[in-house]
Amino acid sequence: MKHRKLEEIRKNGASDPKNPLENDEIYEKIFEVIVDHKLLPGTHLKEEVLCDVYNVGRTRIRAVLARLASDHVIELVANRGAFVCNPSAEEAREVFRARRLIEGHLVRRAAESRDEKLRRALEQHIREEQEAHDSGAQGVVIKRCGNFHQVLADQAGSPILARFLHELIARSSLIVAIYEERPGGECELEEHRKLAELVTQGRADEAVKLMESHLTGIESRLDLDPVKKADDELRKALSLNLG
Amino acid sequence: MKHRKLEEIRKNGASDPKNPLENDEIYEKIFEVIVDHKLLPGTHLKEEVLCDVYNVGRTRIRAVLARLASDHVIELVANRGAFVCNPSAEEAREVFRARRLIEGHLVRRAAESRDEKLRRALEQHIREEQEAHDSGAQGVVIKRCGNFHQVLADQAGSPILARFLHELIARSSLIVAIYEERPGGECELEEHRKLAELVTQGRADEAVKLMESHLTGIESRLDLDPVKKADDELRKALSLNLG
DNA sequence: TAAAATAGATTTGTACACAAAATTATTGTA
DNA sequence: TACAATAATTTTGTGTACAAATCTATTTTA
Repeated sequence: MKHRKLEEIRKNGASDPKNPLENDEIYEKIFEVIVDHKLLPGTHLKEEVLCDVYNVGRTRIRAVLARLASDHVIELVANRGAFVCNPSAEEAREVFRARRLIEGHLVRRAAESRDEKLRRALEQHIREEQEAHDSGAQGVVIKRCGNFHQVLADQAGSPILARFLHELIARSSLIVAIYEERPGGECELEEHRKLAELVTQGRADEAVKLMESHLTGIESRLDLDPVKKADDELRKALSLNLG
Repeated sequence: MKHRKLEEIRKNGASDPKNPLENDEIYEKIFEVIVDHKLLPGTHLKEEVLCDVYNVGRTRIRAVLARLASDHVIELVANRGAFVCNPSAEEAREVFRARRLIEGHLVRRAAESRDEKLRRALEQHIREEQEAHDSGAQGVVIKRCGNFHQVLADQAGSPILARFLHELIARSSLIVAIYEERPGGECELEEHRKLAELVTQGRADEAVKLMESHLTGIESRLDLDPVKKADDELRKALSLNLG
């Protein structure tokens, strides 16, 4: 085993030398690893390591990295390479402001469409979220919860805004990884269930209001005050030192 | 002169062999050529031609094309290459819907900020737009008008939304090129002036309303009904044949 | 003649080699 | 030891060669 540093990437799906992956698949896999908090912000994604893991040349890895950079999930620094993004508190606030705007709009469109396909997609998703919750696997729960917003967006009939949101959700995930104050509370199943209900019943105004407060709730559970965050981290480090 | 097909690209800025351009500059140049309607939608951007024009290897041209594709200004088709996008009427409607949402939000933030820098940027821009208008150069007028929205967005303190809008403005430009019914009327100086006035005076609600109706106005001057558009084109072709 | 098959030219996809830059290790100096 | 200079190593940047796919022209066949 040549590379141990990026073991998480290998675990998530290295490739059979006989059957190399498509660029899209490599993109998806790296995207997922980052969004699932399996790599710390700031981690250097060295091209050669990725080549080794996915059994492709540097040309293709570079194309994938360019795409991840356009999503603002990684940052490309000239002559130094690709690094997992480390969004500032300021950026974090803007991401959530943008999400309130876009998801507020999308949830209204969804609610007003009264589409049967949408209703089934939401019910299906809520069921899965419930199952994940019952099973108790924390990782799966977080993943499913993050998916709820994308499922809703994809059903709202606005592919452009849904794509913008895709980026914002990914960035939110990085933001939560960095600024989370109280782990675990970032996505309430109950709020998602209520949201799905309002949408399927066509109660647009209420759905928009709930979506906005849901997002504000997630944001408010973050530690976006730089001074306070520094204090908290110091406190945490010292108490670890004591115990 | 090896290539005559993409003469517009060469005109817009071929490069001195001694001093090759940066990737960003090549990106900007191609972006501008497309957005300024100097290439018809569907035009095949052959890599070798671009290499020849900008005096760089295929590697760098490919990186630039990937970026343009992520803006949805060109489309990358596997094994066939890069083509100037040809947005459908459906996409066109969604672009304008997204713009109303995002620019409505941005104009409100701008109006509520009461920022001195913003006021000066807008006044400066309106002055330039007026000058371009007085000079009578149609091409320059269209360019300046398109810029107004970006200037306003860049001053609103929401770089993420401003970047989303950058893509939408570029796509709008392609859309206007394809679906324009009455040339020249797509951007009214007077509306921009009024918009700038409302923003600098902090009259947010009125500014939002005007921005939305301004965008709806641009959209309504397009020919987005496929049947009607086909009829119009037939009519036009036949009358050209007569004259 | 029109359609199908084939051959040739063009164009994109990818790996790889080498250059340029940045990082790390080593040596020299006060 | 601490610091600066330099050498060695690593890593990214870019052009290019060749393979694969597509497109175009020519020939064949019904």
